[in-house]
Amino acid sequence: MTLTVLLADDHAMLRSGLRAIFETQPDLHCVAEVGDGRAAVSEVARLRPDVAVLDIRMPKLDGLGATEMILSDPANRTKILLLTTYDSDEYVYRALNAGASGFLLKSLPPEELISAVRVAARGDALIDPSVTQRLIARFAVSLAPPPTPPELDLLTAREREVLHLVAEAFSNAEIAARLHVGDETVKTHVSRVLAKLGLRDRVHAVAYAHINGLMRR
Amino acid sequence: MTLTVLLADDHAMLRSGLRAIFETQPDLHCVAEVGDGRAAVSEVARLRPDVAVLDIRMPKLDGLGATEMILSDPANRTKILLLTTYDSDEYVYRALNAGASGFLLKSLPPEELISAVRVAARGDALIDPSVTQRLIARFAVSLAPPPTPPELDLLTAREREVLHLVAEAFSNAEIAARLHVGDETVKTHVSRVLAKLGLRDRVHAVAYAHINGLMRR
DNA sequence: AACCGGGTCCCCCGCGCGGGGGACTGCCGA
DNA sequence: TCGGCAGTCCCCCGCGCGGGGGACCCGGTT
Repeated sequence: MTLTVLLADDHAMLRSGLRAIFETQPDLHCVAEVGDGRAAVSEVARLRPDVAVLDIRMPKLDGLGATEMILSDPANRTKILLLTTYDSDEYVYRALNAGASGFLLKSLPPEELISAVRVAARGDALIDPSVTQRLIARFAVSLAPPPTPPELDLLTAREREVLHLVAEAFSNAEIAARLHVGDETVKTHVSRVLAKLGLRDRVHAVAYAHINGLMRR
Repeated sequence: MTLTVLLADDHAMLRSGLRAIFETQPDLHCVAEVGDGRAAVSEVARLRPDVAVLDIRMPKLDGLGATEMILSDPANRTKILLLTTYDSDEYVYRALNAGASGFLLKSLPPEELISAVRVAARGDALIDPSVTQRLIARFAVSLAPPPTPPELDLLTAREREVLHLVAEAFSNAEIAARLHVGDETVKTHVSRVLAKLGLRDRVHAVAYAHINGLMRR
């Protein structure tokens, strides 16, 4: 089964280079070349290629905008590969948010570009390795940011439990009902939590819990 | 320049399969094979290979644990590629957090595995495309999570300002001082905010603001 | 045996908070 | 011109909250 590809770049020279690369593969077929983003959007809608390879920088509408337009139409099944000369975090995140299947540097070896087209066509996504590393780094911090404050293990299990409920904005009475204890007991726990964490009142406790990521888990 | 590789998997058969794949490349050299995670950690420390290919499931210490131990020692420059039979989100995120350079399925074609080793050795990271796609999806939501509640634009600019300060756990008096207005004014603003957002008290307001991501920005 | 920490319950007191009213200014659009 | 809205300030009232005490039980350590 052959794969149809659309090329979008404002430099005719680069387009023919890409076409030459793809034409070395019997199963890859360039069905269109366009020179700007708006043409890319309309030609994709008309020809519905398997994969569209878009330069980021293009006249009228850049690759990112074209990607967003193409993928916002659910009728389009075309996968998007974005090409850029220099990578930039901003570009990557916007591209990924829009749902692009790949984000590649023009320095990528031809055989890897071909492989990227096949990967994208079968529905998987692919990012240039040098970009992936930064993506991972940023993803990792956004996943495991909260360096649990040390004073937090001064709290007993029960106190942590109460703190969690306080941070969900429950009143002392509500917490008491939820834990099946008297509300005087809850007041004691809350007071101890505030003292141990050096917080003024439950409002500070709520902010503290959320800021330190206690509510994610 | 040749690249040294360490293989860790509890199945000798799979190890020899991997070794055979790498030995087809003149510049790749398997310097060690081990059958469990602890051996992997010590051999990596001793031989300092360019790349270590670790199975996730191994006796004594799994690939994830071994990765964490290896990468927590800054003296190790070895890059880690993790292998698994079935992918699991949990594994991926833990692997990425530990700093692994790759997360690959055993179904990966040999030539892509070889390419992965080269990519890892030159300091880049690489994830199996099918995994990448989910990574992107999750990353995208973690970047653009706060679907700003509609009732929020009932608030005037001043009220949003006050809400932000409330969410930072400032008292009415503190907010008044900060905004150079009387505290009666602040009380009015707070009351309006609570009414418009349907919140009971400032404690709910704090939780609301944090949960809806108003504090990130 | 004595001790201590965690969990539970109780009383009193002061205060910040939030709701209920009302009122004045300035600005913008009908 | 007049209304409405946002922003500011004011008073009173009730209540939840947090600090200050104290008390009991239980389990584990000394």
